[in-house]
Amino acid sequence: MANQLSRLDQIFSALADPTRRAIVMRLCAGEASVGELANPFAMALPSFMKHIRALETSGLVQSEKSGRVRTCRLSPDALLGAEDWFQQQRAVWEARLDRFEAYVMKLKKEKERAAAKRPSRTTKRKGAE
Amino acid sequence: MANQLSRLDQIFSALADPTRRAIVMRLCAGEASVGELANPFAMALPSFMKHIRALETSGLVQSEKSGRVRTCRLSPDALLGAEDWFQQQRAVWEARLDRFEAYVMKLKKEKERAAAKRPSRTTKRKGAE
DNA sequence: TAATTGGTTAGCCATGAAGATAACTATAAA
DNA sequence: TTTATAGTTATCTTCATGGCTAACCAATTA
Repeated sequence: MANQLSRLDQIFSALADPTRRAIVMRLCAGEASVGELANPFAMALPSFMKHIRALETSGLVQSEKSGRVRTCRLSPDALLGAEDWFQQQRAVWEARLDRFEAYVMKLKKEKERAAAKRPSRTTKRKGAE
Repeated sequence: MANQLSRLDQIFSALADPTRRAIVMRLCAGEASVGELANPFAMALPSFMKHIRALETSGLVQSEKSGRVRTCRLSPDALLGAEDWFQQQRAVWEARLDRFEAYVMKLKKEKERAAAKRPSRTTKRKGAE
């Protein structure tokens, strides 16, 4: 019955929030407790914890509690999933550009060939502007 | 008064939706009309148009209308912003790993120096493999 | 043992996002 | 000139999100 979000959905929507991006950025520099993480933000703890939870269910962040303090760290291969997606898109995109370039080249060659056969036409386009 | 979302917010939340990601993927392969784009989706047109709008205000997609058909294309440097963000995070992350490795190396050296002063201990350590 | 600290649970509210339908506009085709 | 196509606008419903407070553990510290 649950909505079964895909991993990418969760990662991207986790990163869509500036607070959560800031947390990720902070955690890139090393692990930290919830309290430390929450400190810079003018936000009630329970609200803040929701962000942590969102990051955790997206798989970007892991945490573990020892005593009464919960320590958070970035999941090692966390950002890879999203980064891969970009690279795949870029691959398709660049393949298309290559094909487009090839196409343009072909057009150009055809034009040149045509020009060789009808030099008068190519040298001067009639009064069109 | 408006909420003034950052560009990254918009890009990531645009990409957080599977429909919109599919649109982006499709557009990587070349431009298309709204109708063509909407075709594969079982969704009313007005709903679909909202997705196009979201992609457009995020800057990922551009479109222009000629006659009665609106043609959409991926903005050339669209995905770059987001990709950059990942790369910056990775840079910080990797710097930290380097520092961590340096730290481990330092510990190791200190241990070795200590071992040199108390050789009896080191020999034992060897056997402990 | 009492007080503090660090998080957690539960529940409330306002806003926004994702979908739908219905009715409309403007261009193209018959 | 009618009809069909391709979007657009307006409005409604539902559900998710992001924030809050209040009350509640469970470890530390005094």
